[in-house]
Amino acid sequence: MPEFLDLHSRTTKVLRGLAETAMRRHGLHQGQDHLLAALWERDGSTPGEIAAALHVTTPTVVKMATRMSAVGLLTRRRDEHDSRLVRLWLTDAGRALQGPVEAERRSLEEKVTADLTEDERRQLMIALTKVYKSGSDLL
Amino acid sequence: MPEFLDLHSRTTKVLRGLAETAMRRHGLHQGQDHLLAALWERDGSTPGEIAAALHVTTPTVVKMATRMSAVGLLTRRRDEHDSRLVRLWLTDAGRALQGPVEAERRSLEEKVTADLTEDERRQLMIALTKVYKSGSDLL
DNA sequence: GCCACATCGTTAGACGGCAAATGACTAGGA
DNA sequence: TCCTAGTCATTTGCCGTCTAACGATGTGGC
Repeated sequence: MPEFLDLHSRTTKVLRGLAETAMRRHGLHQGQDHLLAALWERDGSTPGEIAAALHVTTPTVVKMATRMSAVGLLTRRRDEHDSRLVRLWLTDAGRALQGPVEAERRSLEEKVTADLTEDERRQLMIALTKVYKSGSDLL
Repeated sequence: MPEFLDLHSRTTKVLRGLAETAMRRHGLHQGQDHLLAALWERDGSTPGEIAAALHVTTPTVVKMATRMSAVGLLTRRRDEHDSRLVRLWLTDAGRALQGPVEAERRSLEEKVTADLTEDERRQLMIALTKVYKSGSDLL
């Protein structure tokens, strides 16, 4: 199995595990912090908009929204001008997580890149960006 | 959201998508190629051994093995000396995929790293390895 | 020789993710 | 005005992944 794909895949699993336990501390499941981040950025977004922002399909957002609304992180409301649209609105509980969750995420990033020199970190971002671009074009 | 974690996460989604469509060409689902690779390396491995090799939990391997045996890629057989153990054995169909799948995977790696200079590729591997190590220690 | 403990695989249930099918509503053209 | 085509969200069903609970088999100490 090719070097880079293999290493990237292993790294993904590790980061996934770390993010999972970090977010569980705030009562969230993996990925729900991203959905919240979209609403912190623009409260009242539609599932489609959020899906596009998260690079995920709409059904995924719909399912997550259902669960998150069940635990009181957000509410669903139809748009008053266009009834096809649904808008997701943060509850106080959802808003309250912004500070802690963003701090948690920054902390994780720091811990995980702690062993990199400033130069290595820069090179990593450049190279990974190229891979991301190449991959996106192929998709 | 932190730079690196965000970029890595987006890259993961893209690579996942590419691997998915690449493997579907051979009738496989994402990840099943890794399980097969473990058996190509050592046919007759146990679910636990494979799980360790793939950095995945045993139940995950068990489920995948059930599906893959249903489509005739491998068979289950209990170990004759220790009945607690189950060993997974490749069928001809499973063995036949080795060449094509490995080629497919190499091809994907090349396409995705095509824009990197040799130096960038080396730096990427070094930096990502450090991240992987730091992450593993935190887990 | 028997029984408690360790080691495996399996099952159950939850979640994120995807594709395809469905349903509700809007908008635009004849 | 009405009907068709387009746009959304949702549902359904599958896969990979995890944790926790369960069940079966070996092993070692007494």
